[in-house]
Amino acid sequence: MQRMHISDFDLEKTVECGQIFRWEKRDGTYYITAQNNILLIRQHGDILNFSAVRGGSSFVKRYLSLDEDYSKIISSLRKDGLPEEVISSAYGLRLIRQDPFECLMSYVASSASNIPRIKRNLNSLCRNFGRRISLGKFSSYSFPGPSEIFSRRKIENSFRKFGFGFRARFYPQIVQSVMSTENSENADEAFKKFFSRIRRMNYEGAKQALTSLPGVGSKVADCVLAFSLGFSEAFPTDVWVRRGVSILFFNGRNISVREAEAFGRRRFGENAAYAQEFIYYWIRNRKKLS
DNA sequence: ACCCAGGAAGCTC
DNA sequence: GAGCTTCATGGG
Repeated sequence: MQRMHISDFDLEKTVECGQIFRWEKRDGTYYITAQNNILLIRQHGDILNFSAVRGGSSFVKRYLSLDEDYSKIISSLRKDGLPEEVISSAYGLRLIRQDPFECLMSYVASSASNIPRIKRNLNSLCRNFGRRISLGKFSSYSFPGPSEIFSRRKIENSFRKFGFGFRARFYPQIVQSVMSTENSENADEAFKKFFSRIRRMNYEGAKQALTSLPGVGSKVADCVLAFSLGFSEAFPTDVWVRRGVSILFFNGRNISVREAEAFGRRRFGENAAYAQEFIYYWIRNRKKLS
């Protein structure tokens, strides 16, 4: 078990706010499976105790965005008019830096679904196509890479068995599209090239590239951009964030998702992704808190 | 029985 | 663009 001093960080909020889906909490300790890694971690005040299959403290710092200047982000959000009630409720929440492929697969599954079901779907996918990995007594399944999923036949049928429903058809279409645009017969190489190309684009180009994929619209694209590709100016807007923006900034007026997204991006600029996570956390927990 | 769930796509207007 | 329906499936 390793040890790290941290400040301005809340592990519970960060893990449980819905950015990631593959985690469990046992006796106050979180077991997070990310790609082919397992991170065991718990927090006592400003101390983090953790252990990981691969990567030590450098992995944890990067994965949990502990290398960012939090007070700078907070003061910027405050200056841009994010209400104090929202800031204090979500304070300590940080963006998790996910693997782009895992993030894309996960959020394609999220459309018109709910978090418990998304978790079940992804766990089913990993149990069947991933590899068994373990850390001490805890064992889990890796998130399968592109070729571990797409070198099989009847991909759509498999995803239906895993409970993805109507979203199942998007998966074979996505790999076909990526392999075609990257001009590669190898799924691993195709996705690698695809994401590294997107990383070098500006926000508009990157979003265009992602939304050209089947099953990837504005919301899913923004999640992948914000949670895995470092585009902090993305403002992923779902029904919850739309509701939150409406209450906080439009006096409860019924605004569209598109309107709320444009507002969030204009208002919060390069910290839009943090603003979005704070608003999401606030709106989903405000009954609990008050 | 009905509605909604971290939406997207394919329509019509 | 905005407004509608459909797409599986599970839970309230």
